[in-house]
Amino acid sequence: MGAKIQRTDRRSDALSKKRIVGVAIEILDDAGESALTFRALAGRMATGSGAIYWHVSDKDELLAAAAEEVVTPFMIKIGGGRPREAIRLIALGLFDAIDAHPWVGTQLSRGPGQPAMLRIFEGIGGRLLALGVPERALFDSWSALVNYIVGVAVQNAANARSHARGTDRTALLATVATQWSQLDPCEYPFLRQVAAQLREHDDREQFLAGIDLILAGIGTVG
Amino acid sequence: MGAKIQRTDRRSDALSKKRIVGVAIEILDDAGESALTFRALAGRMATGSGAIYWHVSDKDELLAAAAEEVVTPFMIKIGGGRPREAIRLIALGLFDAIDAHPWVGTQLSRGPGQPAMLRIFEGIGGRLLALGVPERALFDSWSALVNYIVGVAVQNAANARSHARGTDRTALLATVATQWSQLDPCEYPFLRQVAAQLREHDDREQFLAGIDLILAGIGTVG
DNA sequence: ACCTGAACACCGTTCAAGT
DNA sequence: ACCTGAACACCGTTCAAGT
Repeated sequence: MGAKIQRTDRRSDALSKKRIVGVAIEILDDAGESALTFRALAGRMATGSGAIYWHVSDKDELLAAAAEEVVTPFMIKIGGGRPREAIRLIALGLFDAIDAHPWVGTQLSRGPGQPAMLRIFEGIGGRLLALGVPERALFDSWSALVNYIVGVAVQNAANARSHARGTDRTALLATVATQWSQLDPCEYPFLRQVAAQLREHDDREQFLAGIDLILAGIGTVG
Repeated sequence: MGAKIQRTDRRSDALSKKRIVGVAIEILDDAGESALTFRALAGRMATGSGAIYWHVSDKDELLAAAAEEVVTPFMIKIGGGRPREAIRLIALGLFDAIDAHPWVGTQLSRGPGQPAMLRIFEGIGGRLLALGVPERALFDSWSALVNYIVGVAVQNAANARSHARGTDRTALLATVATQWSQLDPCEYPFLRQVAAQLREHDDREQFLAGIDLILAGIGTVG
């Protein structure tokens, strides 16, 4: 402060990266990834499509910022409780965020430079340190957990995206389960067999079961 | 045979879904995902862009078929050895396939209906059965493994895509490691700390380490 | 049955021109 | 400094017209 000028927007409808990202999230949530267009964005903000480029350099930057906006809040909320519990909270936070905003999954799968990704990486890593995982097992353990968590998140998002919006996870599972139960029994005996379990299970709980499985594996090393 | 007419292409340059998918893979490998255009495809095949639609209904179908073409061969080759070893072979097969064709990663992350995905799901599931994993642990174990394997595959592909083609995994790791080592030490202490290990490690070996970790976790249940 | 290629309805991005 | 909106160089997809 002092030398630096604090520039707040004088008009409430002034353009800013913050507002643009906010409206982008609205469009993504309302109408899906394909609906996010610079023209649509400009239309909703009552401005020209080129104006957006003054505040945002790229569509990539816009999407990365939108994803970070969704991921950051729940990562901050987690705090410093028991590390095992914190890991589960991070995982569930991401799970729920992607449930509400499937497009975040696409974004996460676009590279490791994503700021949203870095926050998750760091969050898990710090908790494994706190958990007392021995030095030699730390890197492999971290990598396995992070890959699992992000992997499930991305696949869940893909599931959600591949069906019409509005259908919830339960209805969606039923669809996939039906598909699997109709597969060729010679080529796909296993998938046919588990189709029934797929229909009954709860995605969220099973996601946690996977994390516990990996933590159990980590435990065998420590 | 008999009633059914065996229709082979009379001219060697006749259009067919098989040839179209082949050329699509060529383009994807040579020049990346953004280069695969119906116009580029038509250009290389010396035909009109609309002609392709006679054999392929969609760009989605084209990409799914291309991914399946890459995944199927190594899944077939694996055969019925020791199940633990077979699981590793499936995982490594996918790893190497995506190393050679990063665009397969994008495709895999596009939904669970992908035929390429189904083959992997089935392959892992069958081996867990053969491994004697108890009924009650089977579904969670399968889901954790599959999610991990596909998750790593997709993220690896994203890594490869986010940098120029030609740079190999080792050079790429160095880039990411450098980025991480320059992160804000207050916000990202863990990532800064593991940046050095990231530079040294071998992606492939560590991928296997993750699988072993999950298998170890599965072992604690059985 | 299969192929042609112009046409349609879009994109992201740029940039001279305005305020 | 910030915004406008036409223009550019593309897309995927369709479809009348050809063979």
